[in-house]
Amino acid sequence: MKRKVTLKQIARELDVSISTVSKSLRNSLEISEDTRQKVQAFAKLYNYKPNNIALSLKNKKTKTICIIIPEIIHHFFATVISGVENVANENGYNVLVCLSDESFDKEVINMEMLANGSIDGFIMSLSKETQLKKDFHHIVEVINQGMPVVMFDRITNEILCDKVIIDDNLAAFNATQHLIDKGFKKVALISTVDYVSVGKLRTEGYIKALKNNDIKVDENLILKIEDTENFEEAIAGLLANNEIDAVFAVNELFAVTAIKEANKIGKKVPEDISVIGFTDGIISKYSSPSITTVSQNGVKMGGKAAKMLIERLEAEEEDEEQYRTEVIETELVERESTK
Amino acid sequence: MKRKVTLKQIARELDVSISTVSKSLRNSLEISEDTRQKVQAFAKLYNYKPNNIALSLKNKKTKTICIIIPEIIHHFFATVISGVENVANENGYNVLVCLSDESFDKEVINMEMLANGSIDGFIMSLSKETQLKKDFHHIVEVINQGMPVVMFDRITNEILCDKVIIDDNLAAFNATQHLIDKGFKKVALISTVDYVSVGKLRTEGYIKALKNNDIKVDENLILKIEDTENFEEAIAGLLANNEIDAVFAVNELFAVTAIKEANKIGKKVPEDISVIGFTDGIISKYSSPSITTVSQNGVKMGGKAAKMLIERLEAEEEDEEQYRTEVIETELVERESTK
DNA sequence: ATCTATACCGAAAACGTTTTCGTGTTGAAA
DNA sequence: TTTCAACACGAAAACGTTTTCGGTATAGAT
Repeated sequence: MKRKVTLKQIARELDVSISTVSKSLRNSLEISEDTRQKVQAFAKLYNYKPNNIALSLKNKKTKTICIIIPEIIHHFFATVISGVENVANENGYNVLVCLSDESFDKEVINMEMLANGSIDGFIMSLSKETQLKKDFHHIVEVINQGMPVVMFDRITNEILCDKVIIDDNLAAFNATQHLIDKGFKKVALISTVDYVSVGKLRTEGYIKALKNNDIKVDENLILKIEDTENFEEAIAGLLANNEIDAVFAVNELFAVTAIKEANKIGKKVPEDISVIGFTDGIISKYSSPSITTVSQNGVKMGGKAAKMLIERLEAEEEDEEQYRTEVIETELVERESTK
Repeated sequence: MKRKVTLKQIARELDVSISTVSKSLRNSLEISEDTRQKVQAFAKLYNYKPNNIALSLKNKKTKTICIIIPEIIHHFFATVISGVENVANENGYNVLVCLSDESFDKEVINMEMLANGSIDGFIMSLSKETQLKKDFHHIVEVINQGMPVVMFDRITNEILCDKVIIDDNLAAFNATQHLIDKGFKKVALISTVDYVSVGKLRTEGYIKALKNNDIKVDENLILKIEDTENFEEAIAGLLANNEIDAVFAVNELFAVTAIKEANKIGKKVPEDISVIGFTDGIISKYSSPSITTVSQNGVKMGGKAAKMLIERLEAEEEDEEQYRTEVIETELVERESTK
């Protein structure tokens, strides 16, 4: 086992100074052709690679960005990571992934641990608990230290920074309108509790669409599912106790569960009930029937976030307070669950 | 915006030496109660946190491990990351995620980039291209430098290191046997090409089960799908051109596609054809009918891999050549697609 | 008054780089 | 012969830590 070779070792071996070795490898003009060749040959032979940590310390940048997400097993977040990775790698950055597990404490710990020189900037989507507590001091602190943060999807307006979102309100509006256009009058909504920012916005879009078409908002048709709740039972209850001809669900899981529970009580999708979901993931694509969804391009979102972060990192002057919010367009993908 | 405070700044401010500050913060007995209090108070006030990069350079360890996977959007790999994260965090490690995108070159670049001090060790699953080329020089080099590597799932026997796998052969055998036990004689196999290690092993298990039950292996019933191929067409062809009463697919995607294509030609699952998949992901769980699968616990696998890696990192002596291969048990989860 | 032990603190090295500045040698021009 | 520029290289600082070693003052003991 041969340990990594350093400048110092090369210098000793060739009987020159460390500076000479360093300059030779960087093709400095100060060094004679002769020694330069000699050093480079030696370095290649011993497979010299500069130590990244030493470089990071010297340059005060690590070429590493961190993405903090609530859960990696959600397909949407996985696609976001994928997008971040692509752009980061293209620009010579590595990606550290941290999972908050929807926990405020974990989010705080992760940020505090990494804000001490380990990384150059954050990309993050808030945990549910953080959204519930509305406590963002950890994020403010990091930003105040001069470390850029880009938030995506689950954001808050209480923090000033770059953001990447979709227009949740509009997307929900369009999805609901699409159902109304097909002639459905009794459109149910399966959503999350309101403190989850996207859940709230999508609910608002749904309501706006109904009102726009002079349809009375029936609270019985609006199901807000708690995290702790047995969502299958809740959805079964919604479908059993109400006359419903269409369902708009704010995520894939709720949509596919609605189809399953509908089947159980003898209602067919799309013959008896039409279903639209949110987030274009694998469930929607491969379930039978496949599910019409509002597609939310995670790869594009992650890519955009990474681009914004890196641009800020590499901007010469810190153009403070020029924070931007990018809106990624959504699209309704029609499949078999609506007709 | 207040920049991070360093030992040097505190020292200058309090008119003591850097050493005194450092020792005070680490509660050294060499320092008087008095100055210790003073320094600690000052440090707390200015929210001093030691710079991780400087520590990494000094200690020659980064407390960061890297996981290299082919694709993050595969649910199985996402669960593995989740498992790695859990164990890593518990032990004070961070996780860098790299995607090889099934490309040999990307795998090589990632490893070479990070093997220069950025991380303490690797956890990895081989890309398809690497398995095809059988070129593992990059991994060998890293190991020779004294950096531990743990391979999981897609491994190779040509490398000596710690490994975490499932018994693909046995799992496939059991799944096939399960179908045979139910009385099915014409069991088809939908697999990947042989250079993907798990595809090959699962195919072998399938064949072993058939032979064990004196069922002739019919090559027409074995479909090996190329990466470039249109797998939907291929599966449709398999189902249309053969009399088949059961299907064993080596992944979720193939299983759910088999069900879809069967439906298209008027065959019902499970009434006319039973289907067993591999990898217990969300597709299997939420498709209709839900799919009986060989469950492969990614979280457990990732956790085990992280544990092995960290143990090796923190072992005092380098107990070389004591490499272990851990086998994670699988389990057949019966759902609606078999009867 | 001298010695010694102890308590307290600072200088410096080390981790591996890059870069600025200084210095010695050579050759040519004056 | 002297002077100066060009060339080639080395010393040292800097990034932010931790730790070893040495030093000084003060206290107590003889």
